[in-house]
Amino acid sequence: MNIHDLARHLNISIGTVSRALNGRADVSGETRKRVLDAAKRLGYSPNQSGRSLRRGATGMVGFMVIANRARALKGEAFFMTIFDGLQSVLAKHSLDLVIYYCGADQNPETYVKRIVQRRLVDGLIISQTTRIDHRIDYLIRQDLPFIAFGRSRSGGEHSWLDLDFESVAAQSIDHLYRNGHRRIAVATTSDDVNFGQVYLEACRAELASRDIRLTDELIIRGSMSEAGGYNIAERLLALENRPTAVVVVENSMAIGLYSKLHEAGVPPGRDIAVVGFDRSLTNGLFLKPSLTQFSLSLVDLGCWLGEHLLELIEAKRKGSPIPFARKIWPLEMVVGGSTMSLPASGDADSLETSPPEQKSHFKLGARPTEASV
Amino acid sequence: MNIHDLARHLNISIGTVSRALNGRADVSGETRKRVLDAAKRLGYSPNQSGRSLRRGATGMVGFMVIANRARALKGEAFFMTIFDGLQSVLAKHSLDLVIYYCGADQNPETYVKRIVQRRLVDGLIISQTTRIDHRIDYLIRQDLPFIAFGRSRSGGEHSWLDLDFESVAAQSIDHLYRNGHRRIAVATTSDDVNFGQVYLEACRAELASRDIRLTDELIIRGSMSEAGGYNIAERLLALENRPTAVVVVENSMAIGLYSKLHEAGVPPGRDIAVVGFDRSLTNGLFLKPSLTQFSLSLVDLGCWLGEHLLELIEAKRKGSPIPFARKIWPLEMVVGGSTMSLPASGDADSLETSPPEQKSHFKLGARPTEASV
DNA sequence: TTGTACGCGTTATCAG
DNA sequence: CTGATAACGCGTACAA
Repeated sequence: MNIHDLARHLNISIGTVSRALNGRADVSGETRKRVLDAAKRLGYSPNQSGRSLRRGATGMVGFMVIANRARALKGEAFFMTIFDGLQSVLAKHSLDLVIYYCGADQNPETYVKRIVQRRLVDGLIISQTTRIDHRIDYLIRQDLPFIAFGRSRSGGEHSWLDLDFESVAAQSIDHLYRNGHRRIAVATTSDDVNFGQVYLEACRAELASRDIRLTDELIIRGSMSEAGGYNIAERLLALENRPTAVVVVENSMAIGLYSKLHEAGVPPGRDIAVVGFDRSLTNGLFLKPSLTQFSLSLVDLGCWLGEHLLELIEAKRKGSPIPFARKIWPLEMVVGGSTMSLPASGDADSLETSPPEQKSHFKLGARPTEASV
Repeated sequence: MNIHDLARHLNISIGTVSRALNGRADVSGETRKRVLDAAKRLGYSPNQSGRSLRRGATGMVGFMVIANRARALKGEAFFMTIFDGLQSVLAKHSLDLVIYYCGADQNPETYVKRIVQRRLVDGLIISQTTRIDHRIDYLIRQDLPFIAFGRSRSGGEHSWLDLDFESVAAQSIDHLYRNGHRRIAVATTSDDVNFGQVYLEACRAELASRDIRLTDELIIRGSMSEAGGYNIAERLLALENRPTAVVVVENSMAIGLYSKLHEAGVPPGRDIAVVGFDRSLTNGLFLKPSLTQFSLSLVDLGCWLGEHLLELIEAKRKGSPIPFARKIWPLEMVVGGSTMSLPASGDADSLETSPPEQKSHFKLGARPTEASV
């Protein structure tokens, strides 16, 4: 079933069929109706290859995901929620979202080159950026509209979006500092993905601004998983001068951390304060004690990606200057029981603030309900 | 940069370029080398639309994922691991994997029709099947090779793969029964996705074979999330005659369940036994107490999908009869602390087995290590 | 071994 | 308003 069959069936020319189907003005109302009816009845839709070839555009937007990199963002609850926002924006402009999955045995740079050179998409979003990401260097030299989800040191002028790790670090450290914590460990990822490093440096800076030096022994790396968190806790507990608090870059790691701390008789929230991160994969509100964590709107984030990518595509189409954008996405702290305790030792020498229970400037985790998630 | 440009650059015809690039025999070694070198140097790869149009095949395999349906399988750790296996098999045959994301505001049936009619892929895998799934009815009438990941009542002869819910139910109920549990609740999903129902019925049958009737009050439904599990626990605790054990169809629900049980002073593993499900999203090994759960090889599952889809595609190409397949995927129980306790009441009247500590026919969860995950 | 020419299915141009 | 026809980029049958 192609356009010729449909035209023959209706005893009109393929040109008219095409015009009717594509909503062009110069076709009579009656003819249009006949064509549309017949198309629906016979289950015809245009062959995408033919259409793309002729139009020079595929009507598709790609989102590239890499296997095994940053399992951090390992929830579909993460990416899928973003896809939802993204897709809803693209759909309004008749663009389809397709996800390109770069397998563990494939080279991300080679992969992205093929996507570009084969002209598979009209726009592309790449995720899980590394500090030096050759995909970005390559894409900048092409004329394909793209957005990097994640900062990178690579490339020059290009559009990117990233989570506000600096704000997360600031809110976390501030919260812990006000509660009297002075010896704070940072649990981050051993992956080469950029955000682990960004987060670590943000924490270091926040601590430094309070005259606390983040020593190497307090930087503990592990894989983005429960097992990684468990392993981190083991090394944390082995330290001679044990920290009174730890910030963790991903919530599933917090589960493993909790596990080991409970086993060791050093319960989180009592003997050691714990701050988590994004709740989209594991909602730390349901851990015991509930995990202080951050929330963000991933749907809105997806919408932003869609809207900006549309701008880029539109600008390219019209030949106008490219409206590059850089966006830092906000996250809001939700305080849980894991940071309610004060440090046990005399560390809290300069405790100048009120006890945490009275801190109303933080959003407290509400009682869990079905509707709240 | 298209094939004409490349041919002109080399002072040869496009036909020769095409043959060289596609590894045909009838081209001299020297010419082939020149073409391949130039293609690499100039960054040329064939336009996919032109190639697809000419070949009548896209070289792509689609995997359709639906938003908000069965958040059960909500881990990338779930789908992504499958993609890994699938992609590795497809790559050997020069097929690309693309994921089609059907948004929450899109109709899955309409979505799949477009994929088919526009000839976007040479083969398709659909996931998250419902009991009555019109996608299957539709696909059976088309000539596109496809596999349904998930059983369904829809359609006639077609290939599908599903997890062995019957075996999970059998292992779970058997384990609990041997430990003396007689009053067992089933926590399943309120989604319309098929497996919640399949799992429930499998549990019902297993209980029935032991002369236990699964009453309605012991069937508790909730959303596939921590909040859903929390909610289920609330209703569980409100029952007059409280069950001594509960089986849960998804692990993140177990987190919420644990949370409420701890709050209520009815700790899991002591006052109530809990059995989880697949560990790919949340590894219950790191909960306290560790969750009795099931493991399976999702990479192998993905490989099976790839291999069978290749068979289907190949059969279609050769015009040979379609080698439909039905596959039930095995899961293996890993016993954790959540089912170590015996029921407190006199319920265990007919306890005829040895205490659980001595049951060596079950695989016990090993000490958590980084390597073990 | 290589070059030429056709057609895959579609949309756009242009003449009627 | 409609029909005929060219062109998009490629692969391949056939001729050289």
